[in-house]
Amino acid sequence: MQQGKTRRSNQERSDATRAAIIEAARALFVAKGYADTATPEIVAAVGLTRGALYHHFADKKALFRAVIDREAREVAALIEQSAGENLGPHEALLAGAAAYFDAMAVPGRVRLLLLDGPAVLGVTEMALIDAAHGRRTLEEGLTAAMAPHRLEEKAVKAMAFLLSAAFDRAALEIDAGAARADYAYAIDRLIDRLIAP
Amino acid sequence: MQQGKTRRSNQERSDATRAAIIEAARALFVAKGYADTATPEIVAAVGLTRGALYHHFADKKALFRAVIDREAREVAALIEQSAGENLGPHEALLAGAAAYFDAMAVPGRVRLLLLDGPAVLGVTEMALIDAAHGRRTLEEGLTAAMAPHRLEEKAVKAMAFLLSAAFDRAALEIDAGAARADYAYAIDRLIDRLIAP
DNA sequence: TTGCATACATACAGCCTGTATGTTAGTTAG
DNA sequence: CTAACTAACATACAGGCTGTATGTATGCAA
Repeated sequence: MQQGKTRRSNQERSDATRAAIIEAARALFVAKGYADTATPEIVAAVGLTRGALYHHFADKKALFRAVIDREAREVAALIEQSAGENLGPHEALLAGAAAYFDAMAVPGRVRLLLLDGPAVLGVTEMALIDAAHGRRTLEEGLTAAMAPHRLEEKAVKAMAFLLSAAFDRAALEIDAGAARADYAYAIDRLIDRLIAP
Repeated sequence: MQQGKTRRSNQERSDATRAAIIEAARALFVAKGYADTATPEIVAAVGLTRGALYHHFADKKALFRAVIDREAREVAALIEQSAGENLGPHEALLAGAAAYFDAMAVPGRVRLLLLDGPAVLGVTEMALIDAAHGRRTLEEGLTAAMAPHRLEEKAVKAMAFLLSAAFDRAALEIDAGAARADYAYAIDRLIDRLIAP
């Protein structure tokens, strides 16, 4: 087994370059947006050629999807982690909201998940992506908190959608420079009012 | 003054082709999205060449902006029109919500104003566009309806943002096939709870 | 009617995406 | 241990698109 330079298995190589491409792509997508980021730029940042990119990803959109998917997964992980302590339904919702804002404070996330994502992949696919990951948490939380209201399931579901839209808008505004405290307060008040008896 | 064919002033010609280009562009942007719509397609639909397009618009994005601007103006007009009757603050909000859903039911509007618009022009510019037109109505309505709550102005403003986000999400879901009744109910309930004493 | 500006058309340069085809290194069968 | 195969890339190429530069004809103004 010769060594010296870099003796790696194919699997390791593959994983490493895939990750490197995704990483570089994320940075550029964040800085310039999906449309204005060219594949030559991406691979140049990694020190590869476009051949490598198109070997690992079907096309530019597939690469974007990989970036989005990783991002959504991380957000979901942070939120679920916050729900770790067993709190009452109300406190759980508030904690989830705070965790969401924390997660979305990571630079670039707002643009990726709330702007370019829906436009490039479509709402349907984006809904699938974060339905699989994040939104179930909110829906379950709201269902628990609103149980006393005895609403139809689909009504609660709709309310959860609307609430998550409010979360997203708040994240967007905070990202655009608004004070987090203002929106955190508004969100908390919104939740309070929604689940109050 | 010879006639027969088409004797038009330069101004008329200009306005007509501008409108025709915007119209054709709108149809294609709706059908295929901004990125997947090529300028050759657009002008072909009108029976012109790209020279005409680039004579009237600085670039493709400027044409898109013109489309968006017209669309936003129409939505705002419909909403303000609905606020015509002098109702109480609560009823005015509900009427405004219904008018918004009506306005956004026009095919393509959701995609233009809520998906491609923010992604292509950026949130900042989109915010300017419909702050100039539509959102002031909602903000004033909510301010009036929540006056008894004696909130700070910035808190009300934040709530208005969140509420408009809920409107947008509802329009998105309805556009994607959800039942309007479900979301109309959820929105009404949301408004009720927000402004209830 | 002479001259300039406006409304377009045509032509061109550069870039980008996706695919097809090479080349090298790793993996596996005998 | 080596021959055959496959995976990981690099190189080369074909279309298509954007934006600009330039040409032409028509309206307009002096």
